[in-house]
Amino acid sequence: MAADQLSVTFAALADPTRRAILARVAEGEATVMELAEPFKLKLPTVSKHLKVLRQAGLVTQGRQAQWRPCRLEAAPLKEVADWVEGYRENWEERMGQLNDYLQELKTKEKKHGRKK
Amino acid sequence: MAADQLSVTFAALADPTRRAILARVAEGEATVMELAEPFKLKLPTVSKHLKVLRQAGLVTQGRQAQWRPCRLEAAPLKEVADWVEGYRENWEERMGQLNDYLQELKTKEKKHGRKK
DNA sequence: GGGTTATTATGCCGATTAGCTAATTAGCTA
DNA sequence: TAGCTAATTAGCTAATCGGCATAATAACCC
Repeated sequence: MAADQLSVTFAALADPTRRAILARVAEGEATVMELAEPFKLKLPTVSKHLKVLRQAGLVTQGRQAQWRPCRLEAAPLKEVADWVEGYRENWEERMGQLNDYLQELKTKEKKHGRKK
Repeated sequence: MAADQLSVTFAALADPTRRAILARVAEGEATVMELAEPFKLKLPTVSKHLKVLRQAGLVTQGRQAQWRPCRLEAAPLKEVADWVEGYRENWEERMGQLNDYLQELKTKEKKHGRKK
């Protein structure tokens, strides 16, 4: 896999389990066990997912006795947001065209209705 | 890889070559040859990248004689934007904290300066 | 039809990934 | 100290990925 930050972040996000973990962690710190609970996955598997997220800088883990609570680090998500923002005009143009089309349809329909 | 749209999109974006292709295509249609030109990659390799982008719905390819011009389809990017938007408050909170901290530093510095 | 050009398909390679089990580390507690 | 709990590491398998070279397909031109 490519080493640049954005690639690592996207790769980390390209897994529904990891996105679910992020969503859970966004609500507050959680231990690995708590994170594993909603999934049918074994602890080591979740631990591996966390490692991926950690390497992408999306979570950090602290230490409290034998627990390692996970915390969300949203900075890489800002990078993603900034990147995708560069394409906003592209999809808005499309949506605009769609709206224009719908508008056109509506106008035609009105005319049709009048005729009736 | 997971089959859901968002995962496929993120996976497609997790490669700098593919993101560069997207950036190029965003400026207007381009043939596979034109897309391959900036890279040191062979044509079949680029074609494979395009297949990934196509499967993610990020580009479509038309037909003009023996060329298959690529066009950007930004809809999946909107999905990404919507997804990441759900975390905006998370990083803004952080930025806010950072600003508060910097503010605090500045204040302290001022006090220090006064003493001098 | 035959030759040229653009593109995709196929198959190979080394590296990586997601899942598992078993073993190991780290810290608490009796 | 031993034993318990939480979490990670090590090692395995099957599947996937990104690169390549070669071969097949598709459309043009003569």
